[in-house]
Amino acid sequence: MDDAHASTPVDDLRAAVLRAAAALGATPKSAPTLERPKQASHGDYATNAAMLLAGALKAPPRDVAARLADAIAVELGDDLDRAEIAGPGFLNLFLGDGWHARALTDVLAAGDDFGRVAPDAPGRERINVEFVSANPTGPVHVGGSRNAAHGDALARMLTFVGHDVHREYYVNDFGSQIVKLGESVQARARGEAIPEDGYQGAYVQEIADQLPGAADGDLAEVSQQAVALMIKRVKASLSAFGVEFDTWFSEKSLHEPGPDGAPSRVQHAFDVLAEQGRTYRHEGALWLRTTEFGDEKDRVLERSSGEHTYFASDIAYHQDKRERGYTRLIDLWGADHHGYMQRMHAAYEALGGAPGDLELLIMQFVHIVERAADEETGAEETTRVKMSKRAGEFVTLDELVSEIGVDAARWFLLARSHDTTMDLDLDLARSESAENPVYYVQYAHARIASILRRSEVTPDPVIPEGVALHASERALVQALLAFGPAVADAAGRRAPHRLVTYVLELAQTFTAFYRDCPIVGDEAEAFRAALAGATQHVLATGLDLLGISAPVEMHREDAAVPGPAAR
RNA sequence: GCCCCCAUAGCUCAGCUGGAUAGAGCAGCGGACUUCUAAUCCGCAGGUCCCAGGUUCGAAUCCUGGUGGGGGUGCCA
Repeated sequence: MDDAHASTPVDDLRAAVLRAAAALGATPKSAPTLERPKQASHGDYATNAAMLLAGALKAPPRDVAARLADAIAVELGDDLDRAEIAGPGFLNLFLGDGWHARALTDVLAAGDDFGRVAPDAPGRERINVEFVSANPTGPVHVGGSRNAAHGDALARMLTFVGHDVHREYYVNDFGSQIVKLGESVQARARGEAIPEDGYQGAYVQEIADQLPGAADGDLAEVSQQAVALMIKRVKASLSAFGVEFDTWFSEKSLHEPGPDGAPSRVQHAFDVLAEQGRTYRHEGALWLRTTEFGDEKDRVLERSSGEHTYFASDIAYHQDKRERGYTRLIDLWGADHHGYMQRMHAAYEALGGAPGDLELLIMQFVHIVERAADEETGAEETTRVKMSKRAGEFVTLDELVSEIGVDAARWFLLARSHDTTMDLDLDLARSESAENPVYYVQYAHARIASILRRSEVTPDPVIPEGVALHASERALVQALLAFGPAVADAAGRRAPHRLVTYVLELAQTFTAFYRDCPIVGDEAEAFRAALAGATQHVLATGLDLLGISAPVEMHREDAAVPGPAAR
């Protein structure tokens, strides 16, 4: 939208509307909308500019719309078929075939860069996206899966819109929970019962089996070895899910002294805070004045026992990220951490950070639901699968992937806004995987690939003499033009689900075109092949930004198990 | 008690920095397979956008107050 680099056909249209408004001698009180109306009868694009100008011009909106229509007609020339005034003062613009053909030419000319923002464009930021960061005391479960899908897609989209993105996983390899893991592993190694507050999952036994000396080893050492093995498993799970990180950041390292006897990064963060007078001693503990930045109470950094709190680690970690030169920090946290936001924001400000530079996104819970028929009544009931690492009962990322596949899992987890709790019906995802919208989108992509394999003409976005575009063709061109803004919007709002919606709508728009407009053998085959090819490219790009594959072939037999052959 | 998130079709959810007749998928009903792959398409039905006020030309959207659900609220991590 505000990309000064490449102006798209829609940008040009918007500029023409603004110039027309200026020609009337007034500037709109806010930026006019230029949107594709839901109804075809409302034109290709509609603007509310006249309603925004009415006040300044002291004229009824519909009168202003009439004058604006004349001015826009002058600006657009042959590109404008007609403009209609509607409702309270909307101006509905009907654009000509020539405009659409030129727009498609632009899309094709942009190639791989279509919709992308160049890295040297203004507004580029250095962004650190920290996500998943699940404790290495068990496998990644469903909550972590949502976090992984969301963070990965967000990182991909932010990169696409021109930012320098660094992906990071914060490993909580420090503190009492690690000891607990060690104790649990050791107990298993000895064939003893796991402590009541220990970790009960079967993976604990697996870890124990992989550590020969676990039974009699030093607890601290066993703990660290167990953590190392867990991290390895977590990495493998995420990698299989298509999620990779640039940095696995150890919490433990924050507490270790720096090179040449320099203070630890935790101590360094304490020093930074102390210099600014943000800390104080009370009853033997070190406190941070988070209340000065809106927190409800001050927080302890160092207990009277001398131990550092988790909060101290997190502050040191964020100070470290600041010192690494990022202009923006985005953390994706699980819902169970949301009570922690206020104090983290406060701490970030206490360190000297600007309030808006740290974004904390809370990933609401995913409830895994399974259906079961009641044996007595036969009525179907849904039950929530409980997720607790301690109890060893949860649905893991690995299980989710093996049940419904990477593509469907990512689609499901990304299709909904991160701040709403969601139900994921495993039975539905399993039994109806072929009905899943993700397959619909992939099928559209594969179908285009098939058509283009069959077509023998060279795609060329030129409309043959005497041929008029079908409404479905114009709609598809317009849908393609909406790609860049859709990615920018999804990235800017940190809302990957908006891109999911876009991709689904594009597939639907294509399918309507496919229904209405034969390609192979048609008089306009070259144009339609060009249009289909551009659609294929945008679908593939959009799916890639979501971490979902774009197969060139799909076969019904593979429906239940979308394996490598289908990808 | 206080803080955060949510409430839209039978179900799961989009739409939320105000725009025209509130959408999608699934489920339901009725149709279409000599195909550019029917993993599809067409049609029908389905709604007090939780409630009550307010802001204005216009509110699912913004504001206030409620109701209901979820989560958080430790010198735990």
